[in-house]
Amino acid sequence: MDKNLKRMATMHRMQVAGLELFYKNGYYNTSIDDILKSLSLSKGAFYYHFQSKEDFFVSIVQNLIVRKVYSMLIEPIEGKENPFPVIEKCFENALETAEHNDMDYGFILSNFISEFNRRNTVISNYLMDIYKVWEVNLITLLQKGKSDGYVDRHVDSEGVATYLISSYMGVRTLMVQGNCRNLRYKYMQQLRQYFNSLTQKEAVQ
Amino acid sequence: MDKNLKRMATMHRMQVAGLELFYKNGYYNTSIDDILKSLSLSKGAFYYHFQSKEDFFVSIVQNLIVRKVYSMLIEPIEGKENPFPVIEKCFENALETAEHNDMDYGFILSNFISEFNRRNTVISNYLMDIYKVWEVNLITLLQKGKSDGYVDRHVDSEGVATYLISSYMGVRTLMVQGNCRNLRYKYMQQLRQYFNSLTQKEAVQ
DNA sequence: TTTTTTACCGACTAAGTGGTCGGTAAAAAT
DNA sequence: ATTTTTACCGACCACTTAGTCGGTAAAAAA
Repeated sequence: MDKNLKRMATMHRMQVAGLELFYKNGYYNTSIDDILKSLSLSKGAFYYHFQSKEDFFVSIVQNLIVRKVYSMLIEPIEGKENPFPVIEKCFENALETAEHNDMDYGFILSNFISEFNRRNTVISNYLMDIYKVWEVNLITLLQKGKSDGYVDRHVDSEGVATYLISSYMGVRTLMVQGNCRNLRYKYMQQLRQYFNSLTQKEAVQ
Repeated sequence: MDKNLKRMATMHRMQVAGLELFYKNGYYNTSIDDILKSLSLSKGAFYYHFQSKEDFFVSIVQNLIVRKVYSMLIEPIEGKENPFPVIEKCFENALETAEHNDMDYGFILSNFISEFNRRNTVISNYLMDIYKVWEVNLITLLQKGKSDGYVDRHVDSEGVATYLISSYMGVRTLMVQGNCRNLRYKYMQQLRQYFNSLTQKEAVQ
């Protein structure tokens, strides 16, 4: 097991550097040499650890991108009570993180979904899997919110999840152009407006 | 002027073929040779008409992409009366067109905004210009809707425009994976829900 | 101690890449 | 009738790309 440590460490370094450059420049616009140069490693090292550029990217999706989306968008809402304030806080926090990160090139998941769409189905499927987990989590939270009386009974949980994910992906795409603070503010205000229309109205006593 | 006809015709053929391939495979993943091969033209012809790959793409943005977005998303709402049904019909129509087009690779504008973000500022700016025109048009329509009594006076037109564009971009990104019909249905339902919460409520008589 | 495995080096290959340039046939201008 | 311009051809160039392969020093196993 000890021998695996070095192996894992090098692979991890490559994956981190790889994700950074792929995210920044796009997959097709980033060469393996670019990544290796940034690490002062050689072609030999790369092809010792990974079979191909595609195999390398898949490992990045499964190790790094999954975790990023999980920790930012899935875990913060998992098993919580009242869906709307939880989602609101989660999105607000995610947008604020993006805003203060000058290395932000858009929502990593939607960027790569766009880039690989119909160009590489293997990678596309791995990415769509992450999206589906996110969607299921949102739906579950909303359903629970319905039975707990937070969400209006007539609300279509799947529809709301779709609408939430759509708007989040879209606003993250718009945020790349700058003016993030203003975009986030306007987005969050409309999100609250939307949520308000979905909230279970208490009987006036 | 007659001499220009041939020139324009060839340039236009190149632009149309170029847009098709750039949209399908991405800009960085499409070579000029790919485009030329599809037209049985030579390098000489290309560099006779265009200065560079970038110059070529800019001409595509200004000639073809602008017009696509205009005819699909801007003209249908320009100067109309009641904003909500107009926008609703416009989005529904745009999503249905995408759905029935098996050559759909996502919303052309957001795809390219993502691809060129921080990689090519010249092209990014041309793309953002189109986005801004769309945004301004939506805002104008909403403002007019307020003074005409269709839109609640407390509504933030800019915020609504941002939220609308975000959600549209996002849902178009999601639609690439298939299951478009269902996505469109769910999206439109939530859009109506959202619009409903922004509608001027008539005083109960 | 000897052998084998691990983790890496870097030269190399074949297939592209964007872009250049000398040439040319047909049309237009003179 | 001659000259010039237009619109295109395709060989070529310097460079980049993903991927291969023979080698090797150090560590681990025998």
